[in-house]
Amino acid sequence: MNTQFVFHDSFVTTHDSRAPRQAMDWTKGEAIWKQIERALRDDIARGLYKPGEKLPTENELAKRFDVNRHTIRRAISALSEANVTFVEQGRGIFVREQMLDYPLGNRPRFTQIVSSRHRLPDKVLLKSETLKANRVVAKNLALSLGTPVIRLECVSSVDSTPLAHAIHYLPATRFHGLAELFTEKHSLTDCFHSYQITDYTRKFTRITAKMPGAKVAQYLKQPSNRPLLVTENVDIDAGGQPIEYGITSFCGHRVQLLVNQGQHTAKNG
Amino acid sequence: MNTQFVFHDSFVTTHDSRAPRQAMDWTKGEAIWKQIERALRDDIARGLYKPGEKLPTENELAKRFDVNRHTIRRAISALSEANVTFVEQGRGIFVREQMLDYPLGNRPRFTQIVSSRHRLPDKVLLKSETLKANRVVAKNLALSLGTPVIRLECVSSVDSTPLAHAIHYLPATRFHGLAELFTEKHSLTDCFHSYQITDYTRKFTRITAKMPGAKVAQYLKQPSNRPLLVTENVDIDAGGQPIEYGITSFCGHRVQLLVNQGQHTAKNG
DNA sequence: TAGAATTTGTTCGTATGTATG
DNA sequence: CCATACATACGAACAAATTCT
Repeated sequence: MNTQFVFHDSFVTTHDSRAPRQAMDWTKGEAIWKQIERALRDDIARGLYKPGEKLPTENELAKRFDVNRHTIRRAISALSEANVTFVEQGRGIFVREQMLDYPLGNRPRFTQIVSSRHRLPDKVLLKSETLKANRVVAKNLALSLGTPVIRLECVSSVDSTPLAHAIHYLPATRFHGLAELFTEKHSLTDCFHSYQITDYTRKFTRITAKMPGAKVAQYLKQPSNRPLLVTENVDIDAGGQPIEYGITSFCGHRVQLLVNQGQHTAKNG
Repeated sequence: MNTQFVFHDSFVTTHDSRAPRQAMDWTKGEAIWKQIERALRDDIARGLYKPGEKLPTENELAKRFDVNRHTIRRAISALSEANVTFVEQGRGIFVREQMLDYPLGNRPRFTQIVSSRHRLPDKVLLKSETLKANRVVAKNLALSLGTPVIRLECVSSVDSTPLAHAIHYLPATRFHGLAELFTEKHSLTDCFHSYQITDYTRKFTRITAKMPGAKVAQYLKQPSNRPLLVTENVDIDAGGQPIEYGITSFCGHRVQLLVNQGQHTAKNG
């Protein structure tokens, strides 16, 4: 292949002109890749490249700084190490988005948590059905095998971009007509109020990492090579009765689950 | 680089003779794929295929059960759904390894937690160095910028297979000679005893999912397309002074972090 | 759905500067 | 002054993943 180096400083069209080619005068004594790392870090901090956005390609950066591609790669490697960027083969280099802190306290409430961070929550129902509890569901909800349970499949969003895919199991007899109610309320906590449950707490949370299946990746509108943070939980009412067993798959890149052992008070207003 | 399991039972070369071709007599009324699912589940439960091992290829299984490959795929799909197996395109079908439950209480102690589960912990030091605290490290350890800190890079193993890669930062002045001590003790908790720290607690834990870099994947001896469960934590001594800031990357397939809100007592002996 | 183009990942080889002994 | 080791930097070619047509 014949890569032609043609520079048209004046009537360039397809070129990212935000940071034009510039002959940097390298400071002696410090490695060039380190100076590039700092330059890019500053660009990102100044907002020249915004969270979630793609950086120029390695080749473009190599041209801009007038160095070899390896030198750029060394700088990007350092930035990715420091969690400022992340790289996806065949796609590009991306600025890491600010993560949503999601505290896993005694009373995790999606809608409330997100709102308290001045961001816009939403939770839509994809599918609802009533079926018989299998071994796992029955055990977690303390029901006998085969008891009818409601299964809700939802996608939770923050600021109109999907954040998590959730499956909720609830005892069907206790929560008759829940699905209809949920399509109205968009929040489990709100639904519970209609069933005289004013408070409920988390019994346990189990956390793992997994790769998404094709469907979930689509729901979350993310490439299928980005990991999920999967939590499994049981919530109980004031009397200790299990009311919900849930499996939630968060976009690994967009949340940070917080387990605050030190501070016993929740600071969500 | 490619660890292969080679069986020399007799003079079989390419064939897995553990479960030879057998004409199953299918029970009527139950889908064949369900019967195959149960058969495979039993094989796994009996230990014919061990955790982490590769199952025969879909074609081989199709021969063994004398059905079409699609039927096998339906069965495997169910098994993977139930978290008994998992599939990696181009590599094969694997038996999911038993997950280690790792409770994130107020006093998480790797060595202790693993031992209490009757499994063999180990933690080896890859590298140690003393350097000046950057912004993040300084903030987490409540030091001023540039204060010397010790950086330990370790790999934690359970039953001789790597489970996690950890980076620990500690104030250098307080823990003089820590690296040498650690190579001896293989446990931070044990080291702390030598510095008159008899108890310390977790201030917070932050949890995310990430893909591993090439190096970490190698340390953990896992393909680089399996996700990591990354925790960031600060531990404090009895007086509330930060003594350690750590970043731990667990193999996502091998651990399950437990956040037990319900039970306030730790049950580690 | 097949192939071309784009973009990152890997591995050669070469050369230079710096610190060590 | 020389030998060695190490980090840095450049160049070329190819592999692998993704996107576009």
